[in-house]
Amino acid sequence: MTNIKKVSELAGVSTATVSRTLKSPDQVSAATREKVLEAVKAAGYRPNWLASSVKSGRSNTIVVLVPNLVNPFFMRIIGGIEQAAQEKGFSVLLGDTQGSPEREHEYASMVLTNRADGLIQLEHSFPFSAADADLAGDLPMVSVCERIHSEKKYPVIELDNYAASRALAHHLLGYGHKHFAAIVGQVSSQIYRERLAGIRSVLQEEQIPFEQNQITGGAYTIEAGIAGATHLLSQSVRPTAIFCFNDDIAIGAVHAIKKAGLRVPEDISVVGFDNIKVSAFIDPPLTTVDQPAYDMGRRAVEVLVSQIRGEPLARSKEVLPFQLIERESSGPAPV
Amino acid sequence: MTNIKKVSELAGVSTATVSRTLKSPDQVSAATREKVLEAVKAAGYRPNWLASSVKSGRSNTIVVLVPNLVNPFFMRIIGGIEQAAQEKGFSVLLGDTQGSPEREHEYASMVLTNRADGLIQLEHSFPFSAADADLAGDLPMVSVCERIHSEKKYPVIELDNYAASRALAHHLLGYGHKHFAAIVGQVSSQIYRERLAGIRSVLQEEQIPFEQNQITGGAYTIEAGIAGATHLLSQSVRPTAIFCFNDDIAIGAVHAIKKAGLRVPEDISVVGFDNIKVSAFIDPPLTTVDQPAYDMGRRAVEVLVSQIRGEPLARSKEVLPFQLIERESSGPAPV
DNA sequence: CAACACAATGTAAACGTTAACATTGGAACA
DNA sequence: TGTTCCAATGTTAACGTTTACATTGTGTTG
Repeated sequence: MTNIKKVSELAGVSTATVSRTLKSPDQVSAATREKVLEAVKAAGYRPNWLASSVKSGRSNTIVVLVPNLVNPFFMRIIGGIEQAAQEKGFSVLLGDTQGSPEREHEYASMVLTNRADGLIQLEHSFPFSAADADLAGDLPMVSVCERIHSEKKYPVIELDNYAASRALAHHLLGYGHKHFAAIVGQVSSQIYRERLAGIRSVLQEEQIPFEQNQITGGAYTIEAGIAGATHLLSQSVRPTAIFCFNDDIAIGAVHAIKKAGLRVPEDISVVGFDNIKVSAFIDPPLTTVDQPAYDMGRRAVEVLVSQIRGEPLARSKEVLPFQLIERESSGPAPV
Repeated sequence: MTNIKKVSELAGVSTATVSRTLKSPDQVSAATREKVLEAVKAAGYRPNWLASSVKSGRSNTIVVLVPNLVNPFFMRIIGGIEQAAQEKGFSVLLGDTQGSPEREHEYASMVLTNRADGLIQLEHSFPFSAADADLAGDLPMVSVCERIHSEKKYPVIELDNYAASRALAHHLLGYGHKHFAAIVGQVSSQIYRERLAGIRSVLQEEQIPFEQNQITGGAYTIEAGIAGATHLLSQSVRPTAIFCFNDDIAIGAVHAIKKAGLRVPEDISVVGFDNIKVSAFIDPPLTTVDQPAYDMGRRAVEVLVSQIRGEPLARSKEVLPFQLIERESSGPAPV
C-alpha cells in the first residue's frame, strides 16, 4: 500500500505538506508543490478515502431504498438521484429492499453506522427497526412520492396526485364516459388514498357512482393489471374507462382487454400513471400522467444534502407539477 | 457521537473488551458480555463502519458501472448483483456513467482510493483513465455481457451470442424467410460482432445473401428501433424478417412497422434479444432470446468477490445458457 | 506447593489521514 | 539593525476502531 508517508519521504517533506498539496494547493509554495506532485505520481499514490472519511466523520454517501429495480419509474427517479448526487460530491448506495422490512432495516442502519450520511426512501414505510427507532431521531431522510409513515415529519417530494387524478377523470368525462373502474397499486398508501379521492371528487360532482366493487388491484405490476382487468371484465356492468395507477398496470390491462377480444379505446379506454418510456410505443399508445421522475430524484438529493449539512429546511413537502399526456388509449365512450 | 470509549466507560471495561464483545463474543465471559451489551444498548451505540473499514483496509463495497439506468435488462442484472452482494456482505455503489468516459474514470477510481474493493463493468470499455491505467494493474474487475477492451484479461460473464443468434436465424428460416435485415445496437462491440457472425453463418449455409445495406442501427433504444425499421422499409427490397439486437429496438421496430400500415408477423417478423418483462405483453408478444440477466449479475459478484479475496479464478470466461422464447411477433414468411 | 496453562481482560500501537498548533526564516518597515 | 509579520513547513494529536502483546488471576497438574 502506498500511503502518504511513503510519498512524504520520497518528496523529502512532511506528511502534512503532502496532504496540503493535494487538498489546498495554494498553501504550499510552487517549488514544494511540484516536488510533491512528482512524488505522488512516482509512487502512484491515491489518498485513502476511508481514512479521510473517518477523520471528517462524513462518508459523502447516501442510501436509496427502493422496493424493486425493474420498475422503470423508480429507475428514472434514481437516475435523477444519481446525477444530482454526483454533482454534489456524493455517491449512491443502492438498497433494493424487495419490500422486506429486514432488508430495509439493514440498509437504513447504514446511516447509523456512518456508512452513509443520509437516506432517500421510495417507499412509505419507516425504514428503521423498532430497536433503532429512537436512534433514528433526526437522521437526514427524505421520501419521494410517498410520505413516510412516522411520528416525526420527514420531507417529502411528491406529485399532486389529487389534482392529477382529477385531470384524468375530467379527460375521460370529456369523452362521455359514465362507467368507471380503477386498478389500484399498493393499497393503504398515501398515493392510493389521494388518487382515489381525486377520482371520487370529480365523479361525485357529476353524480356518477363509484363503488368499492369498481376498484381492484394490489400491486404495481403488469400481472396485477391483467388480473385486475380480467376481474373487471367479468363484472355484470362492464366499465368503459379504467384508471390504472401506473403504466405497468395499464399495459397489463390493455393486454388483457385485447386478449378478451375487445378494443382499446373503442370499447374501453385505459389511462395510466407515470409516463414510462415504453408507454408511448405500445399499441395503442397510452394516455397517462407524466411524473417528473428525474426532477423528483434531483430535488430529493438537494433537500437531503441540505439536511445533512444541517441547514434548516424551507418546507417539509414539495409538490412537483404533473402533465396529462393524451394519447390513443383513451377515446369516446362507446354508444 | 457515542463511540466505543463511552461504552467502555459505561460498562467499566476497556475498549478492547467492548470491541471483542461485539466482534467475537465467545472471547469474553458471559458476565462481562451482558454488562457490555447493556451499556451498548443504554448508550445507543453502533460501531462506526468507517473506522473499522480503515483498520481492515476493506470497504466491502463494489462499484457497478452501468451506461444508463432505464434499460430494464441492465436493471435485472443489477438486481442480481445487489442480491448476491448483500448475501456476501457487500454493498453496491451505483455508477451511472451515461456513456461518459470522465464519469467512468471517476467511478472506477473509487476502487483505487479504497472507497470500493472491486468493480463490475456492464460496458466494454476499460474504465480507467490513461493516468490510472498502470495503477489498475490487477484490480478486481469483472465484466458482464461484454469483454472489456484491455490488454489484461478480466473475467467476463456472458451469453453465447453466436449460438443465440444462430438459434434465432434457424427459427426464422424454419418459417421460410428469405429476406433478412438487422437493427443492431452499439456497433464495434463484441456482442455486435458475435451476433452478426452467428446470423451470417446460418444464412451462408443456406446461401442467402446478407449485405451491409441490410444492417442498420446504432443504439439500444426504442428510438433507434423506429429509425432502423423506417430506414429498412424505405429500401427497394423490403425484408420479411428483422433481427433486433435487443427488445427495446424490437419494440421500436414493431411500432414503426405497424405505423407504416404493415402487420407483424404477417408482413414482417420481428425478433429481439433480452426478454425484458414488457416484451411478453406488447402486441404482438415478442419472440426473443431470454438472457439470464439476474443470474449473470449474481455470478459476476461471486467471481468478483473471490477475486477480491485473492482466490485464483478458475476460468476467465463464463458462458451462461440462453433460451429461445417463441412468441407471436415471428411467423411464416409472406408468400 | 511450585510450575504451568489458559481464560479474561487491559494497554497501547496501529490503520491513513487531517488539522491545530508550533516552528522557522525571510521580507518589510521603522 | 531590530522588530514585526506572515508565508511555508513541521510536529503531533486526533478520528474510532481493532489487535498484538502484556498482564492478571484462577485452576490444574505433578
